[in-house]
Amino acid sequence: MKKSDAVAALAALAQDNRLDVFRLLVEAGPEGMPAGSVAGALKLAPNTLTFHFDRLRDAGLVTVRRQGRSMIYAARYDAMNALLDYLTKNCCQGAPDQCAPAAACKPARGKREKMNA
Amino acid sequence: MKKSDAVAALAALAQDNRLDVFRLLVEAGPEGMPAGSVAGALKLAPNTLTFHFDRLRDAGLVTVRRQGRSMIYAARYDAMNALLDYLTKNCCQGAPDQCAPAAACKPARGKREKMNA
DNA sequence: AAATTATTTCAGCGGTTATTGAAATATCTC
DNA sequence: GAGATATTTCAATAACCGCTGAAATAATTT
Repeated sequence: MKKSDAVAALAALAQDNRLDVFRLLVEAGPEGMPAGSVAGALKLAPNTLTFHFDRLRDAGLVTVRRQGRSMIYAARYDAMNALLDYLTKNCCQGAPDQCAPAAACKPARGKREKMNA
Repeated sequence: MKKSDAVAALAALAQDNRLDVFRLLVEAGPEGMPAGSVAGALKLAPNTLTFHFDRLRDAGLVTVRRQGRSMIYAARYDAMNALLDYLTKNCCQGAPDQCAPAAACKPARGKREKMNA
């Protein structure tokens, strides 16, 4: 992960509503959830939510797909893991032995997916 | 760690120059380094650097102490660990068993040992 | 095809951010 | 104390942020 990617991801998460959105999507699992449900859960105006989704997406932290008239947003666990990995590496450089390996982040309890990848 | 603290820490790190500053301080170890050396290493104007230090400090990521006419800034590893922990917990909630424990972050081992990335 | 639902786009606004240059403060040396 | 060094404070500015309201687009239902 490049530094610019890390900065982008950090910036995307460094906002109250966006952090909430991302957490909600993480909880929702790999299938994600429709924008409207997120708006309802977090009580955000739909256009405001679009604004935040755009930022999360630009930072590579979420994906979107259309399903009927709904847009389904889903967290990208790999991106989150890459960020944690980057921070850990940068934090622990010089003392790798004393640091736990980068935290692995998997979808919240979900679907019978293979968890070891 | 409260959400507001996490957001503050994320925001503090979500800026090119500040991320550089923090990384440099992490490398510098617990003793920290004087503001002037940071300015020299990163080629930042001293007043600009003060601005960024203030933000890192407000976010609890660095400490300062005066030594003669120099101000010595040092990374707060505990704060960084708390952030990683927060992100990990929030990322892995619902599937705690499947996630690696929070990364532990220690000061870079005393000397300037070259490490492979 | 008209009406309904879901989401995005657009324009605008006040607030914040990162930077610069000039001046001020603190400390040390002579 | 005068002068030099290290850092901060202050004022100004352009750029970006997060939010709102109104309108547009897309897909579904009738």
